[in-house]
Amino acid sequence: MNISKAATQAGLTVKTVRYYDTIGMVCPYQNPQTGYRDYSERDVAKLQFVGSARRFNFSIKECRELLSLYEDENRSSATVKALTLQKIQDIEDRLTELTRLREKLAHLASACHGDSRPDCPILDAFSAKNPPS
Amino acid sequence: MNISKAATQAGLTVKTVRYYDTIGMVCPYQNPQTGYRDYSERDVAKLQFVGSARRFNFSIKECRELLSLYEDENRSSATVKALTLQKIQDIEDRLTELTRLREKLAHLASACHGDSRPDCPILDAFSAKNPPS
DNA sequence: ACTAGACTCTCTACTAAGGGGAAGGTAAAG
DNA sequence: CTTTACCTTCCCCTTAGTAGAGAGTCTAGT
Repeated sequence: MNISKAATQAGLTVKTVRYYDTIGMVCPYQNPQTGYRDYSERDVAKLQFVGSARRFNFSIKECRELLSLYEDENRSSATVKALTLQKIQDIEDRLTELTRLREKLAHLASACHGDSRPDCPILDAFSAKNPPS
Repeated sequence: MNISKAATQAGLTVKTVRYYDTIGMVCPYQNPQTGYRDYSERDVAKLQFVGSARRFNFSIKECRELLSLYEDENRSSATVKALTLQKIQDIEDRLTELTRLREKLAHLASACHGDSRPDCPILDAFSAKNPPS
């Protein structure tokens, strides 16, 4: 099938699908006469798999790993689980960081009266020699 | 003062400080003979302000806004507070998204036995026609 | 005055993961 | 046979810098 049908079935854009070919992640047969890509059912399944993994916050590099496991009949599920647990840890680290940031900003915002006068604790905090970490 | 001293005082790298000049955010006097940048105390204060705002997750574009407010004697604190509240909302949106993602991944990971056998609910979920949103 | 080393400059290329659009070839439908 | 829709490659753009090359400059020691 042509690229736009493959993209639609995988829930991706044509640009993205073409990109996944150029980086060597999902490479369909390419007609040497016309240059047109021709996606098999298997190719579409791979595109869809990568799309899912991407939506789960896995990077392109990690998707490559997952895809090779997906294609490996002799894989161990432990490998996949380890990657997933690592990804969960990454997300939790990011959550911690963002939560801390939100609290600091909320604290600053609550200290600012927010009217037409120029004095502002938020700007003061940003310009402090030792900014409130 | 020279760029490395300015960078140190602002808690930034020399490369970053130079970058802030090229994008027109903090532009010091530049000796036309040597091309060397010469940072005033005021320039350093601005660098430090931008550094703080960046650490609080404000984008370069937003830092530009904040910096112009910082320099504007006639600003209203309400403007700054509005930017801050919007940033808090952005962070909360991201927190919600990441929390949802973590739960889904944790659910998948708990369903995977994680041993040497190849069958794996995580890979199954990624390759499902209708992936668990 | 000379020189070594530390510092500075500009410029280019690179990162992640594609998006936008141009120029030109191809396929399908009327 | 022509129009329209689709396909191709190619290049530039995005964020917020980072890395390195090659060349000029400043400063301390001799």
